Amino acid sequence: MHRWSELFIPTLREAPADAEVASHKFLVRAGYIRQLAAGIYSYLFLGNRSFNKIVAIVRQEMDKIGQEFFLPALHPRELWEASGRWALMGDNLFRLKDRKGADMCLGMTEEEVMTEIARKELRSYKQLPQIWYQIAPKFRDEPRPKSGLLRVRQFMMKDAYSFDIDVAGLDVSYKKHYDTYCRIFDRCGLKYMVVEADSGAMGGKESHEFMVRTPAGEDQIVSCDGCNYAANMEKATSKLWPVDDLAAEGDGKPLEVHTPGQKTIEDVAKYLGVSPKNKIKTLALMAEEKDEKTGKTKSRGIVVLMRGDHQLNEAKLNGAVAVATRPMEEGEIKALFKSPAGYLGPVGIEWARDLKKDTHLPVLLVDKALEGRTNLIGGANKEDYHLKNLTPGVNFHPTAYVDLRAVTAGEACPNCGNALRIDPAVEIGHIFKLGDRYTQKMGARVLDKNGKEVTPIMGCYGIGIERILTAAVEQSNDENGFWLPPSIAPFEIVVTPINVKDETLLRAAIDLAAQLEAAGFDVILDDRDERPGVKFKDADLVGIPFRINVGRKVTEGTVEVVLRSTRELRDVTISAVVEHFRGALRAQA
RNA sequence: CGGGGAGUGGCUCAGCCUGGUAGAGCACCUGGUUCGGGACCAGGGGGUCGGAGGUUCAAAUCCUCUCUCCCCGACCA
Repeated sequence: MHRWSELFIPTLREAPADAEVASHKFLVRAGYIRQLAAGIYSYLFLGNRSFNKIVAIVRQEMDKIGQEFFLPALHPRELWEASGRWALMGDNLFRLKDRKGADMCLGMTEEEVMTEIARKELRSYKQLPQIWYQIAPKFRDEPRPKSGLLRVRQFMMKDAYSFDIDVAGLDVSYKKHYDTYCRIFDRCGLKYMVVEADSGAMGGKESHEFMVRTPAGEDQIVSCDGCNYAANMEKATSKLWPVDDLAAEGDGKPLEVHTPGQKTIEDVAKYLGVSPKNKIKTLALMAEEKDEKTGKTKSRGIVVLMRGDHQLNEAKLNGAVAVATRPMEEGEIKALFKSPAGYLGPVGIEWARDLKKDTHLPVLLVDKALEGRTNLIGGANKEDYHLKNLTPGVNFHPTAYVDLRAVTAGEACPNCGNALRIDPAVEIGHIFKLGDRYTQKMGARVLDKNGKEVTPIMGCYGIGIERILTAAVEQSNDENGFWLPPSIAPFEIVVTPINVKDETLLRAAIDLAAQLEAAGFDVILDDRDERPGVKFKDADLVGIPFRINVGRKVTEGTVEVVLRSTRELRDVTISAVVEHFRGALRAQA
């Protein structure tokens, strides 16, 4: 039996000064964790117990669809060069040298190691599909660790990798993970949402993120209360109300209008007496890319056109061009547009026809909201002048139409038209159709039914173990502490004798705890010789969902059962306690 | 990497501006009184003031450098 008096549960009356978010404050105060360095934490007794319960749930569910491995965290440089990630990962990869001076790194994920095994061992379609997973530490040299366990440099991750003979197989493996993740997060008692996610520059096709809403979250998710639409900001869209285009003026060809000193969208729209919706917003950006061979930096103009009243979503842009961009400098603007900022437009410049080809030409990306619009007003590339009668595809030729618009709260849901909301959220899981990126590069090949060599198709699937804990704490706390779902709480029930010097009370409490333990509950006995107030405060703080007060009423055969989440208090006869908890725990506090 | 803030006993912080015996509350130890929501009284232990250098008769305090931590931003397959 776990006796509080013998355990190390260093609770703190005050939160450490450097803790900001609720989960950080409470996990430290409750004695779950202690910080070792920025983004590096030790798990103490309670923290580790909760952690192990989460891991056990993840393992149980994953074992139904896959096989657990345990892979090294220390990897040789060659492996990461084979996948191309040695260069790609930059400073986020922890790098070190061994005594011989050979470069090594600490794994951020294990695609390379898993693919290496697949490459060496898998020969035939008969061996597929495979789902391999592990639960192991991961390392990322984050530029800015923050928010306690939310963004750390060492963390535990369940990472799984699937290998299939073809895309149809991948779809099956992906679906298995999707369903498994739902089961895992359900069992962990989290209120989560599944959102469509951006697959980024990694060439994947489909991707979902599992998110938990919390003010501490770093991601923004767009969702609809009217239907089940939910998406990451990078992927979210909304329904636009139709806009009336302006009538063509004059002969319908681009028409120069004098707009002296009118530089902003607002100014020009007001000056010309039109809505910003009929204006083109021209954003001049620069993409800079290092040539891996020559080491030289190549830059290329990226010009983005948005509807006048719309904002650019940079994540969408990054996804579209697959390189980092920055605003153009004054000289660069002059060089391309031959005009000062404020009067920029797409007309009269030769744009690349294709993003990949024509790399010597600047790129013109036009937001989808402008596709099909006519007679817009944009800059004339001439100081104090704008152009009327601009129609995309007629007066200028976009390199591509892309969805680049940032959705804002209150816009209409693309599915049902309800108002969309935007909330901060924490990502607790991410599933990803990888394709053949790794298997191709690293030379994994199997023979198919026809004896033809094919490249296996991969999926990768991650769950952040500490983020489950963090999200659970964020989700359920008040000024006194937090309460965890019974499935992941370090203990389900704390039995609190009001006065341990009273032999009757103590004995009754011990008996009750033993009974509950025998019935399979995870119980801690708070047998400390402390005043009741101290024990109550601690019990409220440390995340245990139920408390049983053993007080004077034991002489009448009853104890008090307290539900931490609501503070609801109920007298229960001792003989009925076990039965009571069977029901209560089934109802998942 | 840019901007901001902070390092003083285990924790939260005061003292620094204006240099002169290192403080408070909580926690801890001993004794006593208490005992259903972080008790009270008495006594006690514990700090190279992040580090290095400098100015000064004298530095937690002033100056220079440096390390660490936190926050905002950039970044985050």
